[in-house]
Amino acid sequence: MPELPEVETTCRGIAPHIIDQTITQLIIREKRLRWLIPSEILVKNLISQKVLSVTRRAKYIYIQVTTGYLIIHLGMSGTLQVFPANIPHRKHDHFECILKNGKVLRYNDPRRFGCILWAEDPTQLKIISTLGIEPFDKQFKGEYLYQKAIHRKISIKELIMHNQIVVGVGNIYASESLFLAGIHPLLPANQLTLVEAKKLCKAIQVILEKAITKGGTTLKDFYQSDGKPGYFSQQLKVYGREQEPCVNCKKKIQAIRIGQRMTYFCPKCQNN
DNA sequence: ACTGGATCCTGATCGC
DNA sequence: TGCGATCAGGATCCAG
Repeated sequence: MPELPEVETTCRGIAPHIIDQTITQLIIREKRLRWLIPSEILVKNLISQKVLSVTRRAKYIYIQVTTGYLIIHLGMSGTLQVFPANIPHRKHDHFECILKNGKVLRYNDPRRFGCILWAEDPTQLKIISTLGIEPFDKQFKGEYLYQKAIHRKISIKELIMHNQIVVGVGNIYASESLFLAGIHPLLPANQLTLVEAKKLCKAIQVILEKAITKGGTTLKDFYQSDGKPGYFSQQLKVYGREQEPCVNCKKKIQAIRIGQRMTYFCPKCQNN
């Protein structure tokens, strides 16, 4: 799935094609996503509206019109791309906005773990209001993470993937950030020192920023809005590299399962 | 309040 | 080549 860099890449990719464009028609082929697509509300609010902005909060994409926001989450396997409207749709193109300029914004999601919602004010939605801070927020600092970690027994890897703490850190970037910070993924959160917390915050920001500049990470099915894959996969130091030599110390990268998710780390460089 | 586990769904891959 | 089992980038909900 798209983690934060993939979502950011998607926003940047579609924005120039849809901002200031008028939505003329919606096509909803499959409304059964994580939650049912609110078809009638979308039609009522989006038709004849001009797109004002494309932004995101956590991994939720906000497409703003005058009366509110179309909110799209890509789940594990979703993509959002702009095509000329005459290009035939593909399998799993569940939702699309036809634009006056002859283009179409298409949402494709084989696993249907994503969602499409409407909100006049997204901050009123429960799924949005419970979100933690953005990793690039000024407040996301060592002190913040340290305070959040101090009473928790879960592993540090699970903690940073928790979106009530910090948003946007998914399974790939969690492993990569911990490697960069030199912290073992199984370290109990309440044993994280302030120094380590600072290092980890910085690492998360560095990794996410780098991934954004590379257009995200394509493992299988993520594509940027122009159809190209993301190139950050070439920069992955531990994720998916089980038994391969560590780029720093040559020791073999280990794979373990933490909370049902595969986790990769170097047993020497992350040995606390 | 926290924690671990189950759950939604399709498609790719692997072992037999 | 075919089949079943397993795994995948997320996040919510529930029982304990």
